[in-house]
Amino acid sequence: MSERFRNYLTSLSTTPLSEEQWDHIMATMRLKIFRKKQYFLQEGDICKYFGFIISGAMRQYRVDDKGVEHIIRLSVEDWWVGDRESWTMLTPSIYNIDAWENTEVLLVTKADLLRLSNAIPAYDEMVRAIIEKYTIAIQKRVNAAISMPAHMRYENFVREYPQLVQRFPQHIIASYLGITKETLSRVRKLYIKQG
Amino acid sequence: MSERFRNYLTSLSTTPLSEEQWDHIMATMRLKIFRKKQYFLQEGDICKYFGFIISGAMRQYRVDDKGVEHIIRLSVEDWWVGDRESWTMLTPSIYNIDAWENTEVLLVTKADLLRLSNAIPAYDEMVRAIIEKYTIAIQKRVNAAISMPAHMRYENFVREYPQLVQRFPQHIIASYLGITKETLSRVRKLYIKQG
DNA sequence: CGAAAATTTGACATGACTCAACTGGAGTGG
DNA sequence: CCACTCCAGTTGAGTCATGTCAAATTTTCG
Repeated sequence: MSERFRNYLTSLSTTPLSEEQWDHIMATMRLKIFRKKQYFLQEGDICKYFGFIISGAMRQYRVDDKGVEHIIRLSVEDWWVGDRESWTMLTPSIYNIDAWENTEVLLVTKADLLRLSNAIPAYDEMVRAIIEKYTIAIQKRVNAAISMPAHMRYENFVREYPQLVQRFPQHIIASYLGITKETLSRVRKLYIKQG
Repeated sequence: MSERFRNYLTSLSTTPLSEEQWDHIMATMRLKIFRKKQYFLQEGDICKYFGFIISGAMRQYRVDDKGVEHIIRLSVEDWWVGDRESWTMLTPSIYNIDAWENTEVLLVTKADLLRLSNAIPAYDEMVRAIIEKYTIAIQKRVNAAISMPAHMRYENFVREYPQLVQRFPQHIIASYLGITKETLSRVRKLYIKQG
């Protein structure tokens, strides 16, 4: 079942991974199951774990003063969850993370992640690769957010993340894009018509 | 003069830095001076260097199909410049980077950066610290972009980056925030009045 | 089937954009 | 030192994209 993580790890590294190393990883990371709507992280908490999703889907969001949720990040299988700011700075998070579906997650603490990175070259490579991919992806998102109108951001999103379109309802995606569900609904009507 | 970089490096690492190590770094990184308006990187080029700014200011931006510039990133002393996507993927960049003022930059190639990271623990720590800080900062920017109206984004910006407010004209900052210069002008009028 | 969640639709309000004109430096050259 | 130009910033009028609110409709799922 954690095979999924093994495949992920080896796909992101060039160094081979021995059986002992893998056992070491499995002895360190803990599998936890989150039921739908269960919190992975709540506003005010410090993010002590990062999690690799084996199955399921989660969302990270902020609630503003008016009580509106703003989706910061969506994650499904083979993605990680956690609040990087809280995790690295050890400060209380301003975000919530919860399970949108029942979700299996492999958890790792910061200390364990450092130990694994030091002990296992493949693991270290993976960690670096994740950060690289993440920074590139988020850079694109900033670009889209500041320079594109709603419909273009949506087309962009569908192109970049077709998996997520299937997985989350429109009002969640609208929030992720920084628009209202009504606007997304209208945008889609045109989008579908014109292909 | 490169003392500035030495201070920066040591401030971001816990490991001490020997004189030989420092000499090694200085022998590897190259100082280049960019005159105002000179390109550091042009759309279509592959980003072969990252640069640490010793003095001056640069901007990274995209030009859309209508010819409008969208500021992706602003950098001054003690910040880095470069397009992470092009740099890591070795793909042609969609961005331009140019000098807003005459700017002194310490350049490093990807290969050299890896060599230095492997050879010098302090350097490696610095590189990791940069990425951490960067991802946290950009995460906040996404949050602002998708969940705040123009005036709040500006207040936010002034709070987070007072140095940049001094350094760049308003139309540049407006573009960075994803609004027009006219809107920023109006927003500021209220902002100044109300404190 | 029934309730809750998601989506769509319409009418209206508003924030932000566009375009154009005007003002006010900052730098440059005669 | 003035005249000139370039660039930045402001302002106003009109438009457009998106948000708000409320209701109707469709889908999902227990």
